[in-house]
Amino acid sequence: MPNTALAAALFPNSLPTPEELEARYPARNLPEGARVTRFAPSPTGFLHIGSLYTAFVNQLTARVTGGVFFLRVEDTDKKREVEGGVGSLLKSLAAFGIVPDEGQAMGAETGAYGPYTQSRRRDIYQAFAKDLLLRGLAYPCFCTEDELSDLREEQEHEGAVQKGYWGKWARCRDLPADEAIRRAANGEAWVLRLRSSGVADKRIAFTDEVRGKIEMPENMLDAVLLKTDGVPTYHFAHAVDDHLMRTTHVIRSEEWLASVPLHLQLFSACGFKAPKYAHISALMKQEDGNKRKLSKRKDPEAAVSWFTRQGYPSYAVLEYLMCLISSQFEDWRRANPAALHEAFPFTLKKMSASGALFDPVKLIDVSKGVIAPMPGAELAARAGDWAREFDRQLADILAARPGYLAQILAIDRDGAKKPRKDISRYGEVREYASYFFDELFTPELPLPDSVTNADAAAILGEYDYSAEDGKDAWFGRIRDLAVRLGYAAAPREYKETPAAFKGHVGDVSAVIRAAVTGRLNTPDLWSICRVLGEERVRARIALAAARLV
RNA sequence: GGCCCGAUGGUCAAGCGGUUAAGACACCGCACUUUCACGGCGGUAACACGGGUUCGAUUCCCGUUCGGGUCACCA
Repeated sequence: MPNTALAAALFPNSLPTPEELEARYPARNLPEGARVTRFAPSPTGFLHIGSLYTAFVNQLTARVTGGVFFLRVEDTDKKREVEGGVGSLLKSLAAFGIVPDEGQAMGAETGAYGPYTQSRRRDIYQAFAKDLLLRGLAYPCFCTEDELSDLREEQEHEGAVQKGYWGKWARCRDLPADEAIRRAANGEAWVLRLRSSGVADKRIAFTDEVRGKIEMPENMLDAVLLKTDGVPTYHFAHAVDDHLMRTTHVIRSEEWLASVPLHLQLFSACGFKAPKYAHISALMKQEDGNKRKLSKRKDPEAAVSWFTRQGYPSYAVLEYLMCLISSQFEDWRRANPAALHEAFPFTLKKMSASGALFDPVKLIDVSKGVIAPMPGAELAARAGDWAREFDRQLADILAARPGYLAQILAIDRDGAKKPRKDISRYGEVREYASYFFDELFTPELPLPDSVTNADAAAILGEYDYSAEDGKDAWFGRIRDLAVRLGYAAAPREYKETPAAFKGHVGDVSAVIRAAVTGRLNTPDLWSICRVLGEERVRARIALAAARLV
């Protein structure tokens, strides 16, 4: 048996047998309908928003069905690996609520189907590779990079229908075993290739969970299974790992769709039952009227860390992703404001097969909806945490007055039937609250059109703020002042006979508002003044009045 | 270029043989309001094109166009 000698030469180390591995990783004992899914990132340390989306859908699928969601680190390409990549990836994922049931957790690994890091599964891949070789379904290839690129060029000239390593182009396919043994012994580098069973003009059909039935030509290529360093390619590792880890549903990005014929062939060659596939469309970005994939290089918002830095609550990003996952989500959310994502009646089939544009404007709206119901203290705590990481100056200012920001943010929020919905990210809090802090306050004095400088001076000169006043008394005082100065006591009155008045109360309170806050638009002024304190309110009014003369 | 996927308002999208073609975001307007924001009401705006099939196509089929993906010892 020439294959036996070849296999022994190529894989001299002792390896487990496929049977042993099958026994070591038995079928999972899960209830009917439970799905096993996974997220399999490369440890580049960079978490793409699209990857988060994919991970989220995987997790959701498992949770909704009472299955298992695990994480597997695909570190078969050392060139891409980044120091500390796994750790930062796990951290980002956790921050966004992606917490695998199995696999890498911070510093440890859980689950009975490990190891969950591909670089530690070498023997497992080799075992199946050797088995394939033994059964004549794989062969060593000694072609060098140069030879391969020559081949490509040749095919270019010949106008070959199908490019790549196959058929007559696959020079090492029928290398005699003794020659292969000799060359390997000589130290020639080799890769292990699949001896593809694909037949020209034959097609393969499968059902994609989101796209439905798909038909494609069979895979003809003798794909590389093991690289020269003995490490598997993605394709081979996918087949071995997802079989052994008993993945039921492979949910991944659209870009993998084209390699399904290869993957199916691999599963079949190895004698594995193929999983179900779901290819979800990539998140796109609008540019020059065209859609294109969010690019790690060109688009800062492709990185999940960008949203964190901007101060979007991670939960808001998830909520937005849910909107993309299902158009019914928003209605469901309105009906179930506090329900967990996994309670949503989610199915892969209802996902859109076309690529969605990532809409930052919509995210803002969703995020406002997430922040609005937070009590002032909670929002203040979160904004404070954010500031400590991304706005040190603000953090220091906040630290000097513990509890102050909570009071500020409680205005129009705590106990309000319609809490303010004007903050979309923690990064906006600084601007939102700036006039409450003397170090951030800019004493500008914008005036409504209907108010002249002289009138403004009169208003500020005569206005007397007292912290003792309840809201009604406080406003009554402003109303009286308005009437005294020739302004209508109510907007309605003014609208009916505009000629009789200079303006209405609103104009008068606008002047006070401007003096106290430096802006024309703010939350409830009475509340603001109470938080500011009588001393500062009076000082600001005096300061503004002085500027007018 | 081969293969594959996709196409409903500006965006996300329901609908999948007969509908006044939902809803959300954005935008505009109205009312409310001491400002703003929220909430409420109303409005502008869509089935890519051409052929079939059918009594009838946004829905089914075929082409076209456009967009996307893929053709590595990267994943």
